[in-house]
Amino acid sequence: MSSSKKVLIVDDEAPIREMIAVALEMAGYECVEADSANQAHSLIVDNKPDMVLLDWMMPGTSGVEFARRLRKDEMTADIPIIMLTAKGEEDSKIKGLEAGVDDYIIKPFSPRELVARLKAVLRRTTPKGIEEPVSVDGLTLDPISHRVTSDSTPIELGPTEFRLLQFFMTHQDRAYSRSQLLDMVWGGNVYVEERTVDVHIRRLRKALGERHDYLVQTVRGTGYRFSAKVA
Amino acid sequence: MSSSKKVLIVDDEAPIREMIAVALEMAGYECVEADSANQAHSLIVDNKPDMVLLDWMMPGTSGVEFARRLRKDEMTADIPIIMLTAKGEEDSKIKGLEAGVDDYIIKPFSPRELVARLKAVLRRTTPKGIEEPVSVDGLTLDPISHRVTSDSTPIELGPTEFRLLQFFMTHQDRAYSRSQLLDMVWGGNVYVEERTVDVHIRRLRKALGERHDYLVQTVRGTGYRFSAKVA
DNA sequence: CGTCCTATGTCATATTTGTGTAACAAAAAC
DNA sequence: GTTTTTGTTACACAAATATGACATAGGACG
Repeated sequence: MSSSKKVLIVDDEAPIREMIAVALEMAGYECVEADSANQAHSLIVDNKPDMVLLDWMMPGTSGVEFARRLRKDEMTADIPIIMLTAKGEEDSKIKGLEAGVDDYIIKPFSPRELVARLKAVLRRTTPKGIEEPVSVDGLTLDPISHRVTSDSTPIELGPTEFRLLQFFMTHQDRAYSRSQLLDMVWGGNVYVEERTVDVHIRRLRKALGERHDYLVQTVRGTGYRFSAKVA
Repeated sequence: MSSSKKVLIVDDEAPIREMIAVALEMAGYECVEADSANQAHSLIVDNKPDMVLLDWMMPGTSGVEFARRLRKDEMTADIPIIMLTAKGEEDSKIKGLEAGVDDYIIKPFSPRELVARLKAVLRRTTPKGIEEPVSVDGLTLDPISHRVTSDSTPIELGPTEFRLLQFFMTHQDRAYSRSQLLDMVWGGNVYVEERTVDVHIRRLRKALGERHDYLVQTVRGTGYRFSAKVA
């Protein structure tokens, strides 16, 4: 169900994008398309794709440049990137890898090859950060089973609270403003009152119970922070 | 939050500009208005806005054309642009994004949506300064986690004291008058008594404790100074 | 299709915490 | 010893956050 991965295709030529999109959709992926780096950036912020397919040659901001930019920003740094390069631009391989892309494919390629590589990259990048259980004090969040336990006792969390906690546990000791949290947990361009964050923080704390609610800390005038250190 | 962002509104219809201006000012933005591309251009040069809201349909130079022009000029190339388009001009979306605008909003829109999108765009275009922790003697201030520790022991600080300390630690060995401190820490346009600074200095010293309060030094007849050297 | 849920966002209201000021004490300067 | 300047404290009010209640949207399920 929700396991279908979202792929962003960035290429300035519409027909190529279409071809790729069709191939991927047949393989069970969800596709979003962009024809420029700028548009791609907005779409990444809004849609949070699991993977970016990036054309090496593009008018305006080039693929490599864009890849580098994505890597720099914490928010987009761990989205896997596969670079599409035309034959003969072999050394783009070098630059691409320098920019931190995860794989590159030389055009022309078969849909089959594309899907195979995409799977491979997802397989080796996905387990890295997102699928490992995180644990603090006696609180454990397991992304695989989608479960949270406090000293081995299961905790009931709503979807939003789960994502919030997951984000917090993977970004500890750092103060986030309400709008940053909205970006990271809710996704970009949702228009939701900032105060709504408070309410979900409240729900999360309540669910964590006395044993663990100290982990979610208020930073007056700024926002919230998740930390095992007490003040 | 120190400096409110400046937004230039470009639309040929005054009432619409007004409406937008009101909405944005309520949300804490500063507004400048222009009714044509030409006027807009001078205003951009003079006022250096942080963001341009651009109507797609305008007599004379159209919005897209203007956007393109702005992008070409190195001086104005990285000012974010949000395009306002009327409903039905859906494909202007394409052209707009090609011209390098950062987002587009379809009229009619709610003030709320406008503000939300504006925020989102500013958030993702404003480069976040890399904030390094500062440390003196055994006192450490970490802007990321928004935390202060004295020999690894957390210290409780109110928002103002935090900003004050942050300012001091990044501007050491220099005496500041009370009014300078008000400017730098409180922000330029607030009216508060100068003596208020004394009180916050007091609070800061108290929070720092015996171990570190020597760092905040009184400079008689002048103001205060933060320094590891003793007088 | 309705009905019963759950999850979510928003509001109104409490509660907590921060801030600026004034008044007085203490220290320097003169 | 008087005059400035700074330190300290208490306090009222302002601002930010916490909390509980409510409305609604969408899903599951009959």
